[in-house]
Amino acid sequence: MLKVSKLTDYGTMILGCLAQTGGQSLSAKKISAATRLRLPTAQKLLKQLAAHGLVRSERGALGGYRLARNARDINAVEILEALEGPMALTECSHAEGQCELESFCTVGGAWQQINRAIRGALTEVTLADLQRSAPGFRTRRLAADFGARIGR
Amino acid sequence: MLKVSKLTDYGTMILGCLAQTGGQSLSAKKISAATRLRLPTAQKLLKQLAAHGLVRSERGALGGYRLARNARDINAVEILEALEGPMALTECSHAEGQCELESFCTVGGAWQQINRAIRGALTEVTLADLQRSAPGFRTRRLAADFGARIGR
DNA sequence: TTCATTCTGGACTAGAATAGTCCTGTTTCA
DNA sequence: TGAAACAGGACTATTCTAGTCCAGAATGAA
Repeated sequence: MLKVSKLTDYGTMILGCLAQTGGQSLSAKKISAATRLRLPTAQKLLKQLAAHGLVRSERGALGGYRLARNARDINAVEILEALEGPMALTECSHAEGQCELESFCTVGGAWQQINRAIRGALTEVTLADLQRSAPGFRTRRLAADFGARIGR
Repeated sequence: MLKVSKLTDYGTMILGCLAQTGGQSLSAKKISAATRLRLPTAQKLLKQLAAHGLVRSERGALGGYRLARNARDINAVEILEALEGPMALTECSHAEGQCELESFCTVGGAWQQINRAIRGALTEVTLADLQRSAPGFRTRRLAADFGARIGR
């Protein structure tokens, strides 16, 4: 529940990989090798990320992918929405008037509020933050950052 | 993405319905009528909610369901976990050492942190809060409550 | 020019998960 | 004793997810 798909997780790994190149371009093949994702899977995700403007692609023999922006300027919501589509806790929570149960539902509004709150929190987490809590460096840094943001 | 299933949404509607009875017992049939959910669906959800201790059931001709606790003492995480199982953003984020990609993954730790933060926020939302933002009364109340909690 | 390399855009399949239904049995009350 | 209601489980159809594949276009090097 409340979960992101495997592919989204993988996509984040790919972005993490690109964030480490210092702006250098990497081919899908190399990204696949670095992340241990199978090539077709990595290709599929890279295409999606490129279509949503998170990575820039270059064709041709020396082509490849690189981050479209600095890792600090890419946030978790953008990543999630690029890989999974618009973010909404429930089908009803992104638009009103589309659910046949709406007039009998006493909790719809609440999902929308919760959705907004979670979205707000995720907007403030950047790809750079995600990078920082890599294994071997799984400190409490992000926990602390995050905790401060939600006030605990 | 980051979404709860339809059944969870329905389950919340059912809890909302029970929260309005003032402790009175309601049969699955009546709950089905009140929420406009089909009877088998409502029954299925009620059984699940009872199994997780969120509602109490009474058998027999005058049997039915009622909330096991006050609406203020039931929070969003309990509801989500009763209806969807343990909460984890990614497969890796509830346990370490189970993902074959873990040693190459540079973002796993972050999901766990984000997961914890979202969970923390949801723990503080009660069924009573959910009720309060019912349609016709979709005020900014929950938004305000929630906003204060995440510090914005 | 030609060829190898790489991205583009799309279709496709197998498997898993979800939503929804149904059935048989047990409990309780009138 | 019979009706009303919950308990526990199986089952099916549909939808979603993960993963693969292919034909085409762009680019750089030989």
